[in-house]
Amino acid sequence: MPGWPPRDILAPFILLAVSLQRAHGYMIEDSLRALGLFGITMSTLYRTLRQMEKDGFLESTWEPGPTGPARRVYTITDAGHAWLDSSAAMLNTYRATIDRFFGLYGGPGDPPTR
Amino acid sequence: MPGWPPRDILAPFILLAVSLQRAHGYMIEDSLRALGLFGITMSTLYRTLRQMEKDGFLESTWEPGPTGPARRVYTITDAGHAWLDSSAAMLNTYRATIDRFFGLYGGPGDPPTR
DNA sequence: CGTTCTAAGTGCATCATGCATTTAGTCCGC
DNA sequence: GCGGACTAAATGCATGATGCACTTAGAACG
Repeated sequence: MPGWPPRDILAPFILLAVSLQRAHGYMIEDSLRALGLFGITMSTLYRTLRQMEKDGFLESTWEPGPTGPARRVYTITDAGHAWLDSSAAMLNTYRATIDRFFGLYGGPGDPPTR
Repeated sequence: MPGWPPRDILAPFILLAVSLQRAHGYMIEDSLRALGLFGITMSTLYRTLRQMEKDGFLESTWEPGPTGPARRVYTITDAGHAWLDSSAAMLNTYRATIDRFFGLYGGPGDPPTR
């Protein structure tokens, strides 16, 4: 599927992952996949991380890795936590919208299992 | 919020709306808002509709309105129904991903009310 | 007629993305 | 110590989606 996932939700998921554990790019990618976000290219991920740092939601430091070159390790900031909270509210309304879809949709295709 | 809603979900919602009732652009816009999709510009809506017609998911005919100029009235096709079904499956995995987010998120911000 | 309203469509600039490529450092074998 | 393989991050370029403003076009109505 092209353009998956929708761009709006990448940043919140990154913030969530980093808030749970400071991490560098590759590790964040793993976290995202564990959360169900596939198809994220590294170029998009790196650019999003740099942007979020510019926005003040993340901070980074260079740290040597056990193998290979140094990694840029990201930490969430206070502003990042605040953004994460408002993103959570956004995702919640988002989910409500999808629920409304299934409230009217009567076809096959994995009806909401609750 | 810029770029809301994510582009992937506009088409499914349009298909759902039209599958419930054949409609023209303005009426579809109303349906979308009723479903919780705000911030859709008419230019995006019209272009998406034309694209979906090219893709064979919708058909259109010109019909005179009770007032004003004729409207292009859209109807869903068989291919459209099939697409709607697979879109529903996609939205379902999408919702599951958001649920996974809230499974790890412990902050404030409207925790899932279930 | 010409003004106003409804409905649809378009031009242009901007932004996000994917793909391929680049930079740069580390590790390892020889 | 040197070349190749690998890890990590970043960038160049082309493409595609979007928003905003503007345009087309017919209908209603005085």
